[in-house]
Amino acid sequence: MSKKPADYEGRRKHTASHVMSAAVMMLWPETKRGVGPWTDDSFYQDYDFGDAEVSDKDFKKIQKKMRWIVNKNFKVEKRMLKEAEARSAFPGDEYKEELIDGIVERGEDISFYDFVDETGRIVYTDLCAGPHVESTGEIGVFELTKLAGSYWRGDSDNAMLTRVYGVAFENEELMAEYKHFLEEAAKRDHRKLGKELDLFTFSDKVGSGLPLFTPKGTFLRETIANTIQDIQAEFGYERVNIPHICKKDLYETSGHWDKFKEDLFHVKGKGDTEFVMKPMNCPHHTQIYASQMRSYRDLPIRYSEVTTCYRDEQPGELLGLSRVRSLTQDDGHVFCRIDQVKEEVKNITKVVQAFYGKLGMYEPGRFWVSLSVRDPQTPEKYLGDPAEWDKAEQFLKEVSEEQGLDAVKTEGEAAFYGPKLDFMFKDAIGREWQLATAQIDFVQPERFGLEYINEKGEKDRPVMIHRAIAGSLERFLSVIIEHFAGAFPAWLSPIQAHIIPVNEAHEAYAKELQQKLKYAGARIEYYDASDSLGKRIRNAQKSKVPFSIIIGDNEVESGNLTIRKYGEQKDQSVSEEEFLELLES
RNA sequence: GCCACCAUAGCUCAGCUGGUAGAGCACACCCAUGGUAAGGGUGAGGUCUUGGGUUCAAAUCCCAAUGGUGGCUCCA
Repeated sequence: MSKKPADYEGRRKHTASHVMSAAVMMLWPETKRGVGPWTDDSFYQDYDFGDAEVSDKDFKKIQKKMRWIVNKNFKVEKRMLKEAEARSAFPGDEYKEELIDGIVERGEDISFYDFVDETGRIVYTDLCAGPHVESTGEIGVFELTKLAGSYWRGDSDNAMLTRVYGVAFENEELMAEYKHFLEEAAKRDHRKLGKELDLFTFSDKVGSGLPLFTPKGTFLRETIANTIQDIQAEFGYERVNIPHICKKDLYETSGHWDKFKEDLFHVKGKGDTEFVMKPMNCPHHTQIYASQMRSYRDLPIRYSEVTTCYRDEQPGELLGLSRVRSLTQDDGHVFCRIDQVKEEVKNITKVVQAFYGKLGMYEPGRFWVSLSVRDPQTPEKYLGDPAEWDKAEQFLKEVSEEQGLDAVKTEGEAAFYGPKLDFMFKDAIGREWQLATAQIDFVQPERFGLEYINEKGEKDRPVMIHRAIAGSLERFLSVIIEHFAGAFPAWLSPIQAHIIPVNEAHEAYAKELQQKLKYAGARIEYYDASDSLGKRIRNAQKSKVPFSIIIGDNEVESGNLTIRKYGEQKDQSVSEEEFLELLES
């Protein structure tokens, strides 16, 4: 038995994509092939099918052909070609031309990978850097999963190719495991849970990407916002309030108009003045800062506000609560001197740690931090003084080190106005979302002519720091719904317990108890005796509410509460005081 | 915005190649008074997303719009 190379998994998937391409080329010989790499759990290949119409209905056909190729167990062999030979292999194929141009430009060798049958005949070939496994029989259990459009070379100005995705596993067990994972992830999907738990809804009449929050969803939003406000209170943030529309002049000054005017909702009043719905809050906040002459003694000035912004995202980009057109930011802006930046950013990371810690999400593996800096290749994309950028990037790096954030330097991810520390969290199916962020901004203070009087009596320019802890409440909710799979901790749960009387004889006592607990601050729902006890226990569990309280003869007599925690099969008996304490957890 | 797919009752879905709709859950009412994960019965609910077209006839076929899903592009 030959030893498997370290990159065997990748090779196997890569060969699987060649097998798929071979099948496709046999079925639709006019097809042109784009690129076809492998990813964590899948492989894909881009195709230009020309006039042929291929959809996921053709998957069965392709898979059948693939199985034939796998069963034939063709040898996979590498062949080196000269440029002219390689070019002549794909007459009239502009994609291969371009790929070969690139290889030649980089001075690399051109290799082909062939499928060869037992007589030595080449049955399929493609330009490819490899590597591959030794034969087509090795690709294992495979399945085509989805079909999507994708732009040639990832550029939306280019032609749209058809990308076919598939998965390939060494054996049936691993395939079953993978499918199980997908099922589990689907159960956590915040769109599904949002409907089941009655947290939010959408209406065709209101419009796409515009979520409507139910009482329970609103409770979650407000609890999150209030928790953040409480945590950051010690760091000196003051709340402000701004209107949701403004003249377009504001964004012309900020520089956002040119860049984003297509993505704004435009509002028409009686007069000629053009208004827009605010897509962000920082320009408004600068005007509060600018309303007075500031002294260096006043700095830092810290404003915070939980407020909704509106962005006309492209319909294809919308996704449940993760990507919406009305998003509520827990926004904050700090105006300070450059030498105060480090301390302020550090305080922001402390709030992030406290808040996510309270949710149990501040744990290794649950998130990572990006130190988002300039792309050295394209310095022209960034505004402001490079020396100040250097300083700011250095501050962020130091904060990351001192706070043990282990930030990963990500070049090209900085905003055009300054570097950032971004906190990235994963949703149920592994998609990453930026939630918390601390962004340094040199540009807007400049554009808005913000100033303060320094200790020498001269005018000086403050630095602005944008910060968000939850990011957008909508996106944040999508992540925590999936994180908790809808079973929120008691302190965050819109309903903390159901009171379930065993039968109608216990209803009066149960209602009285509900009132008593409500006065004590608990969020309790009464579940009357019209359904059978078993059914009510079942429904209470299904609702993912943290506790069920069962009230029958025993409880009326003893005065204790029989409670069952969500997800547990056994009950426990507690006093009212003990129960109220449990609700804080 | 681009590519593919999808849209039937409040929810989850069935309805084969055209002959004007069905289940379960939820809901209402009645019976059952039940000590721990679905007690029983009855009933009400749908211009089959919308607008065009083909046809004697459209939930079903075609076109468009709207909305959704999976990607691509974008994301202050």
